Amino acid sequence: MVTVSPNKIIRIAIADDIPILRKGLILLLNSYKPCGVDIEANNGQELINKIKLAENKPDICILDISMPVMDGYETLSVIKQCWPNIKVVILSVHYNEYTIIRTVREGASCCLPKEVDTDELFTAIKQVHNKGYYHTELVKHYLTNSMYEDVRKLKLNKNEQEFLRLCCSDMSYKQIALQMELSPRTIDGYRDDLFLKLNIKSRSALVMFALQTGLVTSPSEKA
Amino acid sequence: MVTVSPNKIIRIAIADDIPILRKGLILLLNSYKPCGVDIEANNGQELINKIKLAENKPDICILDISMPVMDGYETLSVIKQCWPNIKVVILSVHYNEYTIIRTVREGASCCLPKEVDTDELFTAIKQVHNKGYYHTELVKHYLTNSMYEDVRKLKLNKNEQEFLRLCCSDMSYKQIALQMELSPRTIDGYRDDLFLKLNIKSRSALVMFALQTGLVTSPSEKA
DNA sequence: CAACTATACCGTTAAAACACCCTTTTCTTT
DNA sequence: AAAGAAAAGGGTGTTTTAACGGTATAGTTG
Repeated sequence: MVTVSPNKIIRIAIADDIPILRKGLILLLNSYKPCGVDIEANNGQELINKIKLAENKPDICILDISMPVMDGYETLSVIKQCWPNIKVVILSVHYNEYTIIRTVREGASCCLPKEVDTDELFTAIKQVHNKGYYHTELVKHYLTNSMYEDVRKLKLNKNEQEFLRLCCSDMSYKQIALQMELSPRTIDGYRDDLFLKLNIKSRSALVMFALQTGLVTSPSEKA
Repeated sequence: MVTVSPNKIIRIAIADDIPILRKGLILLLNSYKPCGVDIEANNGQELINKIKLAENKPDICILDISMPVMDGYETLSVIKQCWPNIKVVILSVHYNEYTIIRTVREGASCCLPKEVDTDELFTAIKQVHNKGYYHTELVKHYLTNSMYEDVRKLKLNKNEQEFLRLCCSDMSYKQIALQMELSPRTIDGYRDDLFLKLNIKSRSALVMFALQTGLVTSPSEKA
């Protein structure tokens, strides 16, 4: 257990699949006195492995959302389960109601867009370390005023994820059903459920959602 | 006119709307001996203004694609018109056939994904400065083997851009027609044209295209 | 065991999307 | 002035999507 003192160094771990951003971020944070970056990883899985091996666990993890192997949503979930004391800061291009609500409700201490300026990032890290959280105006807004009532339903199961991925293509629902070896009616049900949960009315909006939340990244390969 | 010598410093200008990436990139490049970053900008318009005022023009501009005010596509076009000797390197998360073909045909010396590692970035910059270009395998592949025959048609006009933007929403084509104050038939034509040009068959794929190329970024505000 | 829940599945109807072939107007180019 | 390209509008028919209101089954849990 670590005693928090104003002059103590804040140990930081970073997971991001963009090396130039990661390297840049490390240089930036190390140049900021109270911070020291101990761990860097290219994706969530790698980060978790490195934390497991680390003698001194980091105080704060900075996570990107869309990463290969294990994305930020899942990584956050694992970290909060294994090491509830480690604070998590989400730093991602994905900055929308879904991402904010899902990550903050899952235990993220802070959710920032990559467009954040360096001063605000420093402020955020300091406040997360001292007070346990840093919420921007948009985060505060969604926390008090979100269309997502049932937060548990924000996590998609395997089939829903696969369906969403295949929606991001030229395939008709019939073709998606064929691909997933399910009845077209079942696919219909997945769609209706998602429309209801996400409060949208068209497949186009579903594609928007999938890409903007980072739940789908690559174009679905036509098998 | 500058004489190229192996030991000369390569003057660099950067336009990217993500400050932490920009700052990081500057630290990285400045730490690499032959490079010096003179100009940084938050978007294309700002970059162009700064180049206009600069006594010594940069050798290389590093451009992001999706930026506010003026995006990378347009910025590239202006730079090559005003200062044909300035080399342009596109460095963006958008790394697909459209982006590659459009930027390289427009005169970009290099097109890299943001996932590039730092060594390859250094190599690319050195080679762009010395040989005038640096093409990755994917860029080479698309240069010899692209589905886009008529490259002039890759630029979308104002109406097509607006149509594409409005496609990224819950609106039906009828509603889009209303919003744009055009006949539904005209909108139908826009769609058919784009389908033909881009070799796709559905609005979902259109939305994918719009977001993955950076031609549309923000969700279209429902007016 | 009964109640609940999640998952897969079904049918009908109306609206939207897509394909295909076509005309008119305007503006540019030769 | 004629030819040609570009932009807007059109008609018609098929396929796909979306909205609505359901059932059946397996697994979980009190």
